Amino acid sequence: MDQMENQVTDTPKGQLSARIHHDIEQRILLGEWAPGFRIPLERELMETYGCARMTVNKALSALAASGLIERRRKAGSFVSQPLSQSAVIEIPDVRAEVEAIGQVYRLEVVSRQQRRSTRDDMERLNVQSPRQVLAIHCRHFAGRRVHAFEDRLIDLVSVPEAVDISFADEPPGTWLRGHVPWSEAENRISAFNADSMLATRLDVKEGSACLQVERSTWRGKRPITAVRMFYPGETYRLVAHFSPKGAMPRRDSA
Amino acid sequence: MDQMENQVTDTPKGQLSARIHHDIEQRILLGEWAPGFRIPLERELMETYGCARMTVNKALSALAASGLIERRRKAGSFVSQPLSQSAVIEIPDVRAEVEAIGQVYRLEVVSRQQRRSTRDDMERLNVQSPRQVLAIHCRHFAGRRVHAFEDRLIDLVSVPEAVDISFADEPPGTWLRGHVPWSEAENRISAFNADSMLATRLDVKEGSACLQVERSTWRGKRPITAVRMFYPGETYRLVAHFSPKGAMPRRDSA
DNA sequence: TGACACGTTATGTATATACATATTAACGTT
DNA sequence: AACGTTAATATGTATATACATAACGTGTCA
Repeated sequence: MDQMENQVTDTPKGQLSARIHHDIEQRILLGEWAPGFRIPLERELMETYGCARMTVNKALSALAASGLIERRRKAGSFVSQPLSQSAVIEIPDVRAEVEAIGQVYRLEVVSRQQRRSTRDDMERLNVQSPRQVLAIHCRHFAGRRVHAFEDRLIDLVSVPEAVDISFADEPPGTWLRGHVPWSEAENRISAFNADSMLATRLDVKEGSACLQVERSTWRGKRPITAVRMFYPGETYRLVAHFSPKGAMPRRDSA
Repeated sequence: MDQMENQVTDTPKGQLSARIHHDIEQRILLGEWAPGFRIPLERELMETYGCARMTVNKALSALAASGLIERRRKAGSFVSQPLSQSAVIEIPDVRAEVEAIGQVYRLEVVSRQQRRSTRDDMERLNVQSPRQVLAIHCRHFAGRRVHAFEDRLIDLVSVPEAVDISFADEPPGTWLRGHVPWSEAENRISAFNADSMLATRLDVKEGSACLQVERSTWRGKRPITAVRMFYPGETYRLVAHFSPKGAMPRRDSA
């Protein structure tokens, strides 16, 4: 039996389950199997590849977990209807980011203040009750240019160890990443014109376009930190790349 | 033997494999098991949960596929060292986006031109050889305000059907999503000050901050489309949310 | 004609088993 | 002591089997 010949692309060597996964993924991504298309039943695939049902099942389960297909009992497996676009953005460490473009990194702590949370702080951390927080303003330099201005709040209830850290050597983000686990983060990206204060801090002309990345991080239900990173518009580009092949985002902290 | 009692959080009901997966994920995300920590061996987990090794293996394999843990033969399974931050950004359909904020959507095609690709076009599509392309400029309205200005190129070699589409009713992105599958996309997000031309098109003051989202899409190695979306800085916010629980990005087109 | 029980189907999950493979540790020879 | 061989170990993959579960269709009985 030579059902093997109706393969879409060259099937790579490797384990059978991975090959089935890859074959189906390719068929879907290259459009041969459009959204809504009913994928061959486990039985059929099992005969096509000459393997046990569990092997097919493993491949299909993985595809379902990745959202590429949907499975319904009795009905079969169907190629998912894409609902909204998505992409994975990589947000590297500031220092690594600067050094990646061949510049010398330098950190300048503008201010560091421990205080009882203000109304604004509480809103940024998305909490109701007042608490001790650490507010840090710092500038990240790439060579002699200001690469970014950081305005960070750390919840000292969740991260009491932060009280003893000066952040003179290590950026808050890097320190947090190494010391505090997190489970959820939310990012908001927007553009706006620099006001006089920000213009001074970023060393750009007043009114020039800036990119602002706001990020809030939680561990479970407890807020960890809320940060606003300001980048001069010409300097910074956020690259989001989506490659469906194993594109599961890696977790990270801070 | 009551190893069950040292559970971190309440383990939800559900299938065993899913429960093991969830337990371990929680332990990692909540920091009990730090990066580098060696996860109990399959054998041990198998005894802890009183199940077969395959059941444990399925859970661990899934965690490894999602990047949360790494597995090495003989050595065991380890909590991954997070390398860079990542997040999943959802880029909804423009129309849906406008209607989501309770506004009436309207599309205005400013220009629609079929032409042989210019040097600039080829660079945007990232191709070497000249070809027929469709260049579309259009404005997306939210009520009476300009929500976004779109500057799109479509590769007519990859998408010949596009020749017959006027895009008077349906935005190019929406049409492409429904008709053309894709396998890879790259997004670049940046901020800049509107020049006079863009200011006119977006109906904002010259010099005001704009957010630009550039996106290129491929099917396999063939380019599909390259688009530049310009948003008034005050209007648009790109929300990226990362929830490690089943956060695998869904694929989509255009 | 309608309600309901029942069988069929396809997936969902778990098991015991088997063998492959990568890696480390132990051992023995030179 | 240095080196290579071998055994033990833990994961990787596949299989056959079993039973659960959801959904659909059908047939029976009122």
